[in-house]
Amino acid sequence: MAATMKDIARKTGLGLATISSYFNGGNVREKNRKKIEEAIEELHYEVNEVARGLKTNATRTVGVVIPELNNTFCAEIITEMEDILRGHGYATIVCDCRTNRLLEQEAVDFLGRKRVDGIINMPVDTEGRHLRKFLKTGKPVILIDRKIQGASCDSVLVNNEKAAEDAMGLFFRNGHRKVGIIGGPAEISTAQERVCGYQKAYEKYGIPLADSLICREDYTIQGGVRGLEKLVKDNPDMTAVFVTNYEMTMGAVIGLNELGMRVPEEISIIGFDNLQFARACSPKLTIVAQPTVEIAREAAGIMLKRLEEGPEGDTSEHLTEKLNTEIIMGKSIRCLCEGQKLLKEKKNSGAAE
Amino acid sequence: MAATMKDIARKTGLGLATISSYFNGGNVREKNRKKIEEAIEELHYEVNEVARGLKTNATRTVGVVIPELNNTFCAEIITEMEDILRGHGYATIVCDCRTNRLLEQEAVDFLGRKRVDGIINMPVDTEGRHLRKFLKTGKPVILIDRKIQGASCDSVLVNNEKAAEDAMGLFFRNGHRKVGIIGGPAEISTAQERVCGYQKAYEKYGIPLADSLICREDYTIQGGVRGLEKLVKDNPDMTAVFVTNYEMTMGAVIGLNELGMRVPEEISIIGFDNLQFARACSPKLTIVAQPTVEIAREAAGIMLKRLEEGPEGDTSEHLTEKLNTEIIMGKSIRCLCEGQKLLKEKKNSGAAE
DNA sequence: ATGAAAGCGCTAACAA
DNA sequence: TTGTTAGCGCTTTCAT
Repeated sequence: MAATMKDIARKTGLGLATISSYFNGGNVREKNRKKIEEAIEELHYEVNEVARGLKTNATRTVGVVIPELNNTFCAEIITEMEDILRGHGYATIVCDCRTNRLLEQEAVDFLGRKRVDGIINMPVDTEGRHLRKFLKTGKPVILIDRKIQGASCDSVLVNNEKAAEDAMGLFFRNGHRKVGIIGGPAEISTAQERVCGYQKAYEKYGIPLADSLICREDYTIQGGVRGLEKLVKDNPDMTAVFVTNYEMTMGAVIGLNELGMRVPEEISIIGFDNLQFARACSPKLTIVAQPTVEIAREAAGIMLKRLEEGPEGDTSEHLTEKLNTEIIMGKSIRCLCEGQKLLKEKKNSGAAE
Repeated sequence: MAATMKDIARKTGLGLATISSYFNGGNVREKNRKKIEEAIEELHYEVNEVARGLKTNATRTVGVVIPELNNTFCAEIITEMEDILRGHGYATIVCDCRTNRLLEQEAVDFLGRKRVDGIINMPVDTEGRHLRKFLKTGKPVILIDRKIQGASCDSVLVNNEKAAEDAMGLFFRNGHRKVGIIGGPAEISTAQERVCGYQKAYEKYGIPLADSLICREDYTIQGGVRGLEKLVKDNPDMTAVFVTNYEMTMGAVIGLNELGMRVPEEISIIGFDNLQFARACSPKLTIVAQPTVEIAREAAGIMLKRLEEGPEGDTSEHLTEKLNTEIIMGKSIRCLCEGQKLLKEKKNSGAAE
């Protein structure tokens, strides 16, 4: 069996309280501090966090519930969060709910039973029912990527509307007028916002928008393939397509390959997420990149803050961070403008063709 | 505060032991069972696993230490393992050590302090020093993907040598003779085995192998780019290249794009892992696919078995599973054979062109 | 600064 | 079958 504080107490002749105090930053006489440290060394003592957790009613563990670990966007965020949390002594229990509301509910309940100190969640259930019970414990919940109306928790989101508007602006400035979109599921907030930004951009530029250019899929690779095929079939005059998440971007690229369509000669494309995949495409894809590292840092930071302030901090308002995306230029957008304008674009962005 | 067993005891008028017995599958009189269940319902009682853990010296938590979460191969495995473990009541604490020995050591120690019941590890330190201390506790460690000589733990590996031999056989049968390899770091067992299989295939087919065709990189995307550029530069007569992990495969594809080389006309390629990426490439990549789901299931299964049998089971030998890979045919291999043979190949595999 | 002692919520040995 | 009790390893009053 591992050594306990009792063993140290016996070995040093000190009381339990002194040892405990030593481990919790209390004042211990220099002489005793040395004795304790020797005993620790000798007995290979390590604090038992389980026992400590029972006493302090805290496990120094946070739960993370996401729709799909096997998804670069999620994986990138988790890697970074886990790193930060571990650096502060918190373990991260990851639960992948496979984009399934039921499993998400189970995962949250599971984490509740495991007595995690808080939960970071990229929600599948957009009503947030799965969180109700956990929230009653007064422990913090941080939502990432997708918002839940009226949920009493902090959120770290992305400015999706602007992201879509920016992407569309880029197409329009390159002379495109018939731009299709492969949007996500209507119930997911990010999908709503991205489609909304797409529509707003059309309005802003005063360009008429045909319904057939809007296609909604399910954020999966297969969805991307289907969406692309449908858009191409229904819109012979379409010159470009905007794909609104990574999986569907990959799907669209697969679809393009399988249809044998040349990018950007026959069709231009702006994808979403995963710079490395974009680089691996030929020609290199222009994409909307989300600030995954920042999302992770914000979420972890807020979590640590909430954990630190304890249940009292609750009186304060709940935070909602909104981070910006960035367009990474590739060569997947054809410029349909006359020579004059082409030169101008080139000077500005350096890669828009 | 949450309800405790004491509350239930008070409410039902029963003793603590009876309640505990109820939760641990003991025999409880039907009448009392009902009373307990009512009380649970009313008080929203849930077993406190922290307290239970303190008593039983088990946290029902397993740690997973991997080099990089943001890596499809790892992510796929973890998703599946986590799912299985959670189904059995075990939480999974994931630690990403960013391919860094020091961080790996810290992660294992961290998990030790968190008192996890076992560790599943895809090791970075190939000597296994980081596991020594944890192993002393008698708790199980399952190694995945990479072996450690002389480590006293179970391993779930892949038959990498055969994987490489198979891939090379495919090239050779298609008439290739100058096939380069982008291998991984010499200290990682999978990299050794893959390069070894590559060399054995050359021997088996009696084809001379030039040193310049072997190139070792670091399993990263950039490594793949570098490796490809180097091979192409040093071997003007090379007709094909075998890339030995996913990141480097992506890198090689990037390199090919950036050099403007056409696949398979100018160069043939077999990559590794990630079917979806392979599909997204144009032309579709032929790849060696590892059985990620099976690896996960084996590892989780062995872990559950070890956890169940407790420290006594140790007398038995340590298991070493070795799983097989599979070649997924794409269109990235050019056939250099005469008409006769070409037809034959086509009939056999259906896609080797 | 240090020690004694109570108790966090549970399990398990023992007695009834 | 059920109740009583000790104790898992720690933190935290409260004295000293």
